[in-house]
Amino acid sequence: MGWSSVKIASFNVNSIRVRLPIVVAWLQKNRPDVLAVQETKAQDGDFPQEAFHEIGYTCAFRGQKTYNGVALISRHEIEHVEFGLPDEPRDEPRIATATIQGMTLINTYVPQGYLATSERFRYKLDWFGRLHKYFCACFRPSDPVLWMGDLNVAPLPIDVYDPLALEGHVCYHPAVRRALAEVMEWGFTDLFRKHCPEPGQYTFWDYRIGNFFEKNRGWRIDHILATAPLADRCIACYIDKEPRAADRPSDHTPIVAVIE
DNA sequence: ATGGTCGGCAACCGA
Repeated sequence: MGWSSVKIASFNVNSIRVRLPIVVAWLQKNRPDVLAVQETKAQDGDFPQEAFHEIGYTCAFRGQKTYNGVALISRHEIEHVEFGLPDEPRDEPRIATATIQGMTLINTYVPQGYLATSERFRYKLDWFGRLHKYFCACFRPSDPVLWMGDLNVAPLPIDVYDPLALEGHVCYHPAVRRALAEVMEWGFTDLFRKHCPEPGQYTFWDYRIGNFFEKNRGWRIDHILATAPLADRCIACYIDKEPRAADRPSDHTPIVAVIE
């Protein structure tokens, strides 16, 4: 594949319009090849693509009113862009697939699930099943594929601030951990865990509890996962907490992977 | 300490 080194990032921005200054400043400082964003909360006509063009990035995005919305922001040409999953038109603002620099990137905003007893949680579990089918039908584990985004699942006890108290939460439920693990068994490696075994490293801190960021009571629910050809070439993966210190931060912060 | 804050959008829903 024709690159020397590629920097890939994922960031749940919780409104691309409100977070635009933070995202633009972060891109200018870090210069990733690709940034995958979730929860843009903007209809396509309202996506601020000119701000990214001005700093040398091109965009592919699909949003809707009020909720959801995904985008790929790239320094390189974005090819073969598709949104949604087969037979699920309502999920177009939750999944973007594209080819960039010879790699397939899949950016997902997985349904949160509300409560474990709700129909929405069943829908979330089924969503992982549909993703699994999609990977089986369209790709091979030997292909260079990155699956990234807000997956709304903390995979392991070390990925939440209090695994005993949070057991059964829709983002840390045995069934949802199993659902993610089953998709990953198709052929994905968790790039962050490959490089950082330490607990207490999170990408999300709930706004609703005032000092949870300061106390580092968070969740690692944003991920960059790669098939073997890319995982073998990944030389670094880290969480950048700096955007949380800016004015009006998102409740999430970026995760970054470097692939040689 | 079983708390409370955002964003979108115009009364509440979703996270």
